[in-house]
Amino acid sequence: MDRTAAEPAEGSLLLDDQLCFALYAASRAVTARYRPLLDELGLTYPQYLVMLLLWDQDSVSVRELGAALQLESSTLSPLLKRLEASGLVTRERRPDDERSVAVRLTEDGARLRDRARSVPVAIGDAMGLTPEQDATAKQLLRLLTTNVSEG
Amino acid sequence: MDRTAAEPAEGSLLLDDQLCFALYAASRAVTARYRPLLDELGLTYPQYLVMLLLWDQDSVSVRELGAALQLESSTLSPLLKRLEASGLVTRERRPDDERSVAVRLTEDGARLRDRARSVPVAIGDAMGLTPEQDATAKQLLRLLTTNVSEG
DNA sequence: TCCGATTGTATCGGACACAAATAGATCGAC
DNA sequence: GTCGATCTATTTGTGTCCGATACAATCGGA
Repeated sequence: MDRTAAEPAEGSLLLDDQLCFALYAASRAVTARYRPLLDELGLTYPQYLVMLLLWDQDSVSVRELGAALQLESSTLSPLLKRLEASGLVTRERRPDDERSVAVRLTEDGARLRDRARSVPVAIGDAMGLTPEQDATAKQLLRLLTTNVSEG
Repeated sequence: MDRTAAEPAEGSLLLDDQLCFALYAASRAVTARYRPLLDELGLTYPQYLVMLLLWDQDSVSVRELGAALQLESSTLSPLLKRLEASGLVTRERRPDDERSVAVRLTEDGARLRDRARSVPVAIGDAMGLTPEQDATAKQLLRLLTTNVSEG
């Protein structure tokens, strides 16, 4: 079994060989690309993801947000506090189950949706992938996430 | 132009449609998978990436590390201080150019390489991609990173 | 009713990640 | 050679992230 430049040995510790680094670098590069667009909306990237969910579904519990975004409540709690301080969402305990906290859009939060509509298009353009490449990447990343998360 | 479930409208704000989220989730899932392995080595994930470079190349400046990892020196400085406090690296200004700081492995740092050799294999197994899928993913992520970083 | 177990949220500590400001060192135009 | 511009690394401030822990509310059984 010989090795080529394209297929390095399995035990390689070279940074460039590793998918994990390509993933890590791509994720930060995309976030950085979002930054100026989201700055105009007054949002950080994870805050934007929370708003995406709320624009689709008006009332979401912290637990549901965590399940959808794969984030711990210890990450979401301070994030939601900042969104609340920005006047974009409200938080209140559900009357039927006081363990749960319902997150809802304020009017300002709902209004922000229109200004956010151009963001995905701009990012999509910047990514510069063909629809086939985009679909392939999404499929592989989801497979990867599933495999890595379980087992 | 009609839309299907596989090809949503361009202006969609649905979380599940977005490659950016698949990327973000995959990156955090992989990092989480690394955590227990790296805990045994006393490293965090970005620290591990720095060590990968140092195992390949004994003396690297902060600037070179930043270029390779796409990280700002304001991120690397405290990270390198922690590696230095762990006794894995040394930092000292280069005699020929005192603006530059040379980062080098200590003996402990060099020794850690052997214990780290099983990590990429374990992660590769957990990712569960075929060699073709792995190669495709790396290629697409690099293309994405290039496109998003420039322009 | 009362107590333990479960579920869910909040807090705390440590470590990234980046922008902006700062401090030293070097280089270049003159 | 001097002085301003540039380069390198650090510091500071804000915002994620996560593990561990603490706290609050609910539910179940005796």
